[in-house]
Amino acid sequence: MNQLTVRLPDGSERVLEDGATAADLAAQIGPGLAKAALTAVVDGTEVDLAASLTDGVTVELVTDRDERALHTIRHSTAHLMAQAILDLHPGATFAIGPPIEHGFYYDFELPDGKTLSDEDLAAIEDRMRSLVDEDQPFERHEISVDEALDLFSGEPYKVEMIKSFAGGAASSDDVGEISGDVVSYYRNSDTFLDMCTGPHVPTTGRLGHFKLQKVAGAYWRGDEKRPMLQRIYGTAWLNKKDLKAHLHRLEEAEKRDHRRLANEMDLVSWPEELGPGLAVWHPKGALIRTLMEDFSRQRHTEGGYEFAFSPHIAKSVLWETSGHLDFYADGMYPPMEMDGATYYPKPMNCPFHVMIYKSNQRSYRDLPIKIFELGTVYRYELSGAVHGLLRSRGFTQDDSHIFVTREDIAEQIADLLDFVLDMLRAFGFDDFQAKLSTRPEEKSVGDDEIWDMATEGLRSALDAHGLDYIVDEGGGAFYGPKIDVDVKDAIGRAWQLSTIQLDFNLPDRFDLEYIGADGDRHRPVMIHRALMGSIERFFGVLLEHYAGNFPAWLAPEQVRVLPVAEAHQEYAEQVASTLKAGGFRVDVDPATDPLGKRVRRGKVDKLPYVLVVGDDDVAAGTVGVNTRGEKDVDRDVTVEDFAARLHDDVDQKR
RNA sequence: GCCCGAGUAGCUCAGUCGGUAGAGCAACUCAUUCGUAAUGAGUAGGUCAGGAGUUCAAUUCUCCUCUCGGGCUCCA
Repeated sequence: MNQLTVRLPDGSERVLEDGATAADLAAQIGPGLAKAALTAVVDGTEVDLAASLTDGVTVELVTDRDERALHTIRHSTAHLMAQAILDLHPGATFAIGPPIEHGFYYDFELPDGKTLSDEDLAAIEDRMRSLVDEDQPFERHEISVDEALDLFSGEPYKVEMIKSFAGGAASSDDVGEISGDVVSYYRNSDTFLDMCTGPHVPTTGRLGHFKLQKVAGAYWRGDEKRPMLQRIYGTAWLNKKDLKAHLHRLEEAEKRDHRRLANEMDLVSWPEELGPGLAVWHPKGALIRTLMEDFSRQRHTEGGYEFAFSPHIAKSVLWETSGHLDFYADGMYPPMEMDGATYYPKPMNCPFHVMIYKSNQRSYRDLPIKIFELGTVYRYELSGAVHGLLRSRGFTQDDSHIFVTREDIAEQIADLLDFVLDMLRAFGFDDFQAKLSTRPEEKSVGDDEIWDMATEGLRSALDAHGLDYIVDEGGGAFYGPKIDVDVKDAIGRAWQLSTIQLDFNLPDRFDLEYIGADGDRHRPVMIHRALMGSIERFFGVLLEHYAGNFPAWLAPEQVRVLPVAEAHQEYAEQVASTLKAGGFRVDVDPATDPLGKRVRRGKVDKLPYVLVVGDDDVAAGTVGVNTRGEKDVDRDVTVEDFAARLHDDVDQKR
């Protein structure tokens, strides 16, 4: 009998019988590994354990303790769910069911337009568990396109996939199961099979640490003109502990939901009477926002910006010239007729800043001109897209337009990137991920030279800052390349906040010019940029980032003084007014409630500091300091020392 | 906008297989004056999102509208 030799990752070799599979290899190495193995990586490609090995390959076995198995587990669990759905709802037809971050989903359609609700999830999950108990094998088969069309004739979405991608006519990224004229599928039982590229775990018995999460709608192929399919999302993990930890993280994230915290902390509300996506800022929220905006203004003053204001509406001619009515009309609020003219609420501030530029003849000596405005804009967001402060219909941008010569683009961008990162760091973010979006392949405006100059300017600024970035080739707008900056928050979620966007279009549309050193007229370039982006959204992100525990410089109430008993009320007020005189935000919580209750209230209210004052303190001129997040009380601290500490916190933006 | 779900006191929620509602917290009153995460007693608070229908009777069943949530799509 012939034999074959395979190499293991540690360099050792194993001799197997001809036709042996990865599972055979695992068994030969040891029973423990045979039990733990889920898939194999053969010469860098992940395959089923049942795949036959050939002479000379390098094989690595992926076990159920290997993070790399997650992808396969999730993918197989998606199949498991599809089988359960088909069992419970015969006649269901399936589209795609890929693994995603933390889990998987599957899109499908039930016969007669039947729909599922969250209550159906439990039944599907139960059915999945019994399929796990049945320990069905995932059997791989490969057939021709014609055979596949026949096999899947009852599955219109599968047929469409086979037809549109057969022969590798188009990108086959999402349908790896079809390569050339071979289609692979997996069979689990007499009744269930699914077109799929694999690999899968050996049997359904290897699955189990999953939970179905929600049922949702999803357009077929993500196209809103195509049918709306049903989608079930689930999560799946290597073991019970990981699953539990993930569910716990979700709960924690829910606890810091900015809409919940905004309500609990009395910061912002969304009265029904205003309409979707429109918020009112309560005094405490407004105080925090004012502090944020003041800080922004201060930074912009230091950064050499000039401030501007502009109205909330303007005549249609402005939006015709800017091109917004051509390109962005769907996102704009509807027009108002007045005095024979048509007015639109502004979706962006740029045309107004252009008007300021145009109000004078500009010389190259004037450039760059940096106009800054906290400008409130209105955008018609689809009702289903509105989401608290993170996606609203009225919001304020920390918006600036920099008018610059094309020669100065690179220098300005380098400056800007400094400015952006400094600002984000001040708000407690230090994990950044940037994205450089380059010229789109289709139509775009501007000559090659300026695109190259601008794109290189952006790229070199990113390099100079050592900023981690990805390049989105062709992802730029038709009017210029851009940099977007994502930040990671305290629980690892990424938020896109800042954007630096070049524009070769608006200066043309508005016929902007400056007189160069050569005495000729030249076209400036515009840079649009927002650091926080939308103040509302930024506030929402901050609220979630800090879980409501705003650092002292932003906390609406920085200190609360608690007299132990009524006898200490006067001293408490003295301490409070001393601190107030030092510019701090301080309140006194009188001794009408027991001390323990007031301490608790102070903690629940997320105050940076709660001071307790009693007999000892009155005598010595001290306070007892409770610091947020610390269990121990710092007794006998003089008022001066405490004030210095708080001052330091505010200074350091802690 | 599309799919699914939800809307009960200021907040978090219970409840009614159709007979117009209840708890905890918060608020208010009284007592308690206390050195570190909930003192006790009491009072008040609801057109059960809005409208229509079925019914002797609707918060409950049906339909429509509004708002919110989770997705999809969108975010020149």
